[in-house]
Amino acid sequence: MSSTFAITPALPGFRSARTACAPCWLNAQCLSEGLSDGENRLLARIISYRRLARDESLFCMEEPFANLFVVRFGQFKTFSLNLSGEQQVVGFQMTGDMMGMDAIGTQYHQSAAIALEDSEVCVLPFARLETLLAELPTLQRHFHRLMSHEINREQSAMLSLQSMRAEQRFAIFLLSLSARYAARGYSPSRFQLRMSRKDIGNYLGLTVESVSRVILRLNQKGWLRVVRREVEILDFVSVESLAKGLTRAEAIGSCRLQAEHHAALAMHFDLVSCLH
Amino acid sequence: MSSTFAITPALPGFRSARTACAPCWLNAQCLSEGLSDGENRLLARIISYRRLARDESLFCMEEPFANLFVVRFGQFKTFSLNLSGEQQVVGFQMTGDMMGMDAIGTQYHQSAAIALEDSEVCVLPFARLETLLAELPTLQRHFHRLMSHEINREQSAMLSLQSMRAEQRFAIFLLSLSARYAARGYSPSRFQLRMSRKDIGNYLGLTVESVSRVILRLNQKGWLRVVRREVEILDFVSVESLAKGLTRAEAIGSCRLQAEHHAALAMHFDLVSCLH
DNA sequence: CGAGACGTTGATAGGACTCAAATGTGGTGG
DNA sequence: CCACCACATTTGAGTCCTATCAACGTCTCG
Repeated sequence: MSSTFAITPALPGFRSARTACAPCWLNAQCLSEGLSDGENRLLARIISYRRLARDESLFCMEEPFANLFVVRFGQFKTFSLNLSGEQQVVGFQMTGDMMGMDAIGTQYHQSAAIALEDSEVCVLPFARLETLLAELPTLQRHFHRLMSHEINREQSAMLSLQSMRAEQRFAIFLLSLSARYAARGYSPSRFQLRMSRKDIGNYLGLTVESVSRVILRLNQKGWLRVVRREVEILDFVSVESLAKGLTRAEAIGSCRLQAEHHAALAMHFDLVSCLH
Repeated sequence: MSSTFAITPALPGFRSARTACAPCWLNAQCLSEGLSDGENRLLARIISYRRLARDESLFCMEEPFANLFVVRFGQFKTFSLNLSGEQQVVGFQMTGDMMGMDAIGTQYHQSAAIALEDSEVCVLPFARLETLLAELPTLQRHFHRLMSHEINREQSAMLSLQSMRAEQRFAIFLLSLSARYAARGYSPSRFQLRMSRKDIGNYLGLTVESVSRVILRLNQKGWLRVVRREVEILDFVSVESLAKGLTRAEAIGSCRLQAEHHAALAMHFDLVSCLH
């Protein structure tokens, strides 16, 4: 039932084994990154794990805040309620992504998280983590970095979507997923959408019908091959230029000057990696 | 040149004097909230201040990260670049709001900040602040709360805007400003817009023309009186129901039957908890 | 006063939503 | 195994909203 894309252990940033933490494949976002063995053991002491079946809820809105969570495997969607009381998808979390940080301020969860597939998370009791942060400067620095990234994720992705056309929004969404899969050792061009069209639409501010039609158009153009929830990106150049709001001709034109091309690519990946 | 709405010192959450920090009118977001005098002195030791004229830049994109900033008075806009390289307004900061947190992760500013009027900020050297956080648990807790709030700010406001009509977006924006002025002791119904229509449009994902037309319509309905950048909210009920996506009739109707009104309110909050 | 930025107003076209219906899909129980 | 249902997704037709383009008023500042 789950897809079977192979992990590529050769990618940098991956560790094949972990001494203290249970073995897992988290990326550089993992809190234990850069800790000594001793520090790692201290961290491991407060961590536990939890498995969730598909559609199971990890935490609910307004639930008292106790733990932060890091995805070990699987995927989640987080959502809150807008002013009208309707569900608003806030993000999709995959391996290494942290959830629950929006609850630190109020001590109550401001959003809910549901597993999109069978998943497992690290459970980090925040009170104990906070104590540990004061003792381990490396950990503290890493934690602040994580929160900062979370702030950037919202900013860069969400705000700019507003002024964009449906195709452009979807292109950005797809490339973001692609980059995140790539960063985790999966194929950037072939992957599965774990979320429904409805969730995608909700996240992007489009109706289900619009999402469906956008996919149809991009399929017809030959840039994508999307069958049900299987995605294959056939023409990265075109999809990227669409995301940037350029026509394909403009994108090709800008590629002619090598320097500009590399600058553009670097910018793209910098921005994308900020989206996690 | 700056507006002269009177501060209301009677509002709770305000302190009339500060022992260590230079006297200022920050709200509960201020980092020094709840610190003892001794702790406050430690914090004050690393703080300096900086004045900026209107249109002056506080920090630029890609500038190396060194300091966090808290607005003491005045207002700022922060903006980044979207994938197309165009300016994207990320937020408007007023007294007590912190800026620069998005740079912690990468050590380079991901956005730029410009003063919308003559302003002053607290300058917090992050390296020294981080050391202090480990020593002062109260300060640490407060800092994490601040970052968490920043994460929420993006989520709640921005994501839900996407699926909304122009009038609804503007209503939410206006009510958000109103609430923020109120929290700082200013009138919630009369205030000045410190940002241009262009910036508002950029922030809300609308064109200048649309912003102008929305304001015109709300003026004609008698809900607002907006003259240039002076705003007066005349009918809060209507504006709020617009923000919630209800017609005024629906809002009034739901108020008529007390039970129903409370049921509606309760439903809203139940949904929050019921949605798994 | 004049230049330029800012803001408003009008006409038009196109894109996305809405409503409606058909089709595909997975899960359940007989 | 199949019938059946609930749900997800697609497709179509029509309408409304907002972007676009263009022109004009207004304010600011040198």
